[in-house]
Amino acid sequence: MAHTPVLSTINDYNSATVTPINVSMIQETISDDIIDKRKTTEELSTEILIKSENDTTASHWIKDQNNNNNQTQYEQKQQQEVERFNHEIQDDDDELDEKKLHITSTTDEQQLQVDNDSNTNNKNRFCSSSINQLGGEFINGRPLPSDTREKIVKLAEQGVRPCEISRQLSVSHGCVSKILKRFRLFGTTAPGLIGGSKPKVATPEVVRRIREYKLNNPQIFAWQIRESLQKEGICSTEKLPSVSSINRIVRSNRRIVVNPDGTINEVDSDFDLYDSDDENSAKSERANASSPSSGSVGSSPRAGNIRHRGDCRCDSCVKKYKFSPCNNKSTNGEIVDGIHASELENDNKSPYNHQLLDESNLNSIDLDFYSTTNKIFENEPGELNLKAPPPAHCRTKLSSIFTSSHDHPLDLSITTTNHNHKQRKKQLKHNPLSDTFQNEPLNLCSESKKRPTNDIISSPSSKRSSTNIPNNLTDKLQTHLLSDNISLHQQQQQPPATSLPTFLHSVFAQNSSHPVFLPFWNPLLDAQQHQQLFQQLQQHYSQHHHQKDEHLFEDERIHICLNFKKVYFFFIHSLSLEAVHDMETTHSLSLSSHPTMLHINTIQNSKKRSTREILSTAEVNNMNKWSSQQNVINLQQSAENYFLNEHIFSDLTITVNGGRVFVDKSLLAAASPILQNHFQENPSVTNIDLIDIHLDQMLVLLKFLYPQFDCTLTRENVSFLVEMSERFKLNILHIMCRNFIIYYLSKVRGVNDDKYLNKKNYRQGTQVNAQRETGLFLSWLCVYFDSDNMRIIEPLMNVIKQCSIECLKTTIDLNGSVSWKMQAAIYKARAQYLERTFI
DNA sequence: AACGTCACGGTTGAA
DNA sequence: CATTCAACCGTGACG
Repeated sequence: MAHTPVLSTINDYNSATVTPINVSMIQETISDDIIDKRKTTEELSTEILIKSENDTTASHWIKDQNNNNNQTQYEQKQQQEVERFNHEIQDDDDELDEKKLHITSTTDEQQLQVDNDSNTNNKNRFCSSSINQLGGEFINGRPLPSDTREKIVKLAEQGVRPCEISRQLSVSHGCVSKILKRFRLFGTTAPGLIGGSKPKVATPEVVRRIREYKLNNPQIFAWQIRESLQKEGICSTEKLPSVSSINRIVRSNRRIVVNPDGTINEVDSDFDLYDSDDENSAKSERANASSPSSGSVGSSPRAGNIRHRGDCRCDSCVKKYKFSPCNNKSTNGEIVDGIHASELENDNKSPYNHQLLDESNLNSIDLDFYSTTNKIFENEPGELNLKAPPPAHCRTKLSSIFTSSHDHPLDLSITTTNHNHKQRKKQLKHNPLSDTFQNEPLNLCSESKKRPTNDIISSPSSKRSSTNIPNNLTDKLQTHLLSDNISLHQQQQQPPATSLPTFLHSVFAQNSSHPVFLPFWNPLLDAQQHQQLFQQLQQHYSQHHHQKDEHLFEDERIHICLNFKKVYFFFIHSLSLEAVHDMETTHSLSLSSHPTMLHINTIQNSKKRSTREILSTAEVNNMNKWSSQQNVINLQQSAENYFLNEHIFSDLTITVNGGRVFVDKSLLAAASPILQNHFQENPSVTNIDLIDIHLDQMLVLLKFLYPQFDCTLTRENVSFLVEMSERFKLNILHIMCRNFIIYYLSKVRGVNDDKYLNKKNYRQGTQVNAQRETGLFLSWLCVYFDSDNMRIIEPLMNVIKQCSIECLKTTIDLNGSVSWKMQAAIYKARAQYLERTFI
């Protein structure tokens, strides 16, 4: 909180409300100003902002800086703020006066851009914002600023619970819930497109025909067109456009042309309305220009034609609505980029970023996690060009969420659609990239408000199920695994197929550039399905094994291990892993939304928990390889017996610390490209030494690799397993471990070691004992620190930074593998945490 | 306590 | 050009 405050009199809402500056803000400002010993006049004049980074609305305050073009309004507002400022802090010292002068003087120095848009951009200037129960500021009827929306999603991705997000950002939990739901469904944080209505009669087809008539016969009258439309049966009598409508369509020259490169050209218009022909792109574009969440770049300026409404500043409107007269003349039309420009400017010039580094004693070390993290979500200038609307949620890349997504508010209106929710979901499921879907508006309005439409039949259950659209992994894998429209459920009712299961053919048909191990256990299948699959494979094998045609299996890329009388299968399938990766990177929501990736055994005993409970090992939800302990296929046997004794097909021994284990080369090779290479290079090898690994640890790893054994990730073994996954490139294991850690961290609400702990912040949730857990967290951080995986580093740091310095120091001393870089990063994070929380 | 839903009072903008 | 109205918004109560 000790970062240079910036003074802003504007907020991000299109409506530039007279936002009250609260006392604490001012106080922060003053104290910071004093502490900071004076920013230069230039700095202040360029900033005109007051806000700290901790204030969630900071950036949206900043964003509209350049958008407020009406100098008079601006000055008035500034004046109001200054007056308020003066009033509230009149007891302060001379430095304050100096600052006040600063602010007033900078007002005059502002190079305010003014253009025809000024009226538009100053909409609702006089609307008052409200404060919700949590103390958050909002404007009734208007969307939250885009950065707040993004923050909500970002926090949710980090595993922060919605209620926590709600408190943190001072946004109602209903709103958080809604935004997250929309993000899950549509992959965007953008608000919907507000206002307007779909053409009731001037449908795209009608508009096209009208234009055709006019093109073919420029002299044609509107009433003639109208008659022709009726004659040709293009419109029914009741839906025949009026002459004025036709005239409007004819007069409307405006075209939104989306070029192949994604840029948008707009042909001048003599009319403010958009062609219905270009309904979707036009509406999107229009919204883009007007939406607070998207007033960004690449959008075309609004036409100079201002509709005379309550927010208009023309003389008549000013008279009518008793607004003060507008003295401004438009000067240029470049305002559209204003938001972007200010954002960039802020990014570049904001003292906050620099100060982060400057304030730290470690400023010489380039280890700013926060800036690094932010970069993940930052838009590169080049990316800010208008892009095609975001595809369906399952294809959404993280980067696009914060670029194109919110550039295009959702059009959720209903009139142009002929599909109901289910159909839409179906379409989304089957072809997420379908043009039809992209162009088709979505409708989220409540049933009761919907215009009665025969097409739209929605039951509460379907509404409910709308949140359960399968995630990308499920989608992609199911498509492949359940090819030929044969679901496993159907297969269960049929006698087991005697040929190779059809889905395997489909799987093998995919080109695989590199073999990747995916155990017979598949996260998408439940135990019963596993059983089914197993039986099919067993049957297949029993039919073919007598042929002794090993190549058959090689070709089918099934590796078969014979173990006594049982047959175990696992297949190599790179597609699955790609799908997993795809899902991981594109759909990085909280772990709880990854039910197919990992089964999380929920705590059976759901007794009410104490709010200051210590997180115990037993309570950490373990992640089990099998979906249900009760339904595990009956393949269990003692792993110790199996691996410690030579078995018929074991062709390799591994010498580990404490003994040796008997394993199968083929399985290990399939699991690990490292081992595969090793075996290829040394075909005759019968023993390898891995004496740095303890026997118990090796058994855990082998239990994961072998399909017949159960392996549960726990806080104790996850560190070792993640290390092994790195070492032997066991990707699935790596992902599972990472998810476990993220999940584990998401359970941690506070660290109770901290003597400065602000109990209010952690009145809910689980607390961990820092003394006990810090070592664990540090060991995890050691594993991930050098990677760029901020998704795990960030939550780790978020927890670690809550541990006291003494505790951190002790643990770091004990753990010899903590690099100096890591130490620096940890101490820095701690310092920033303390600074923000308690100063 | 957490969270999904929805009525409500509001804004918006095409028709 | 004023009005209408269906879309959207976030809040906050409810279950």
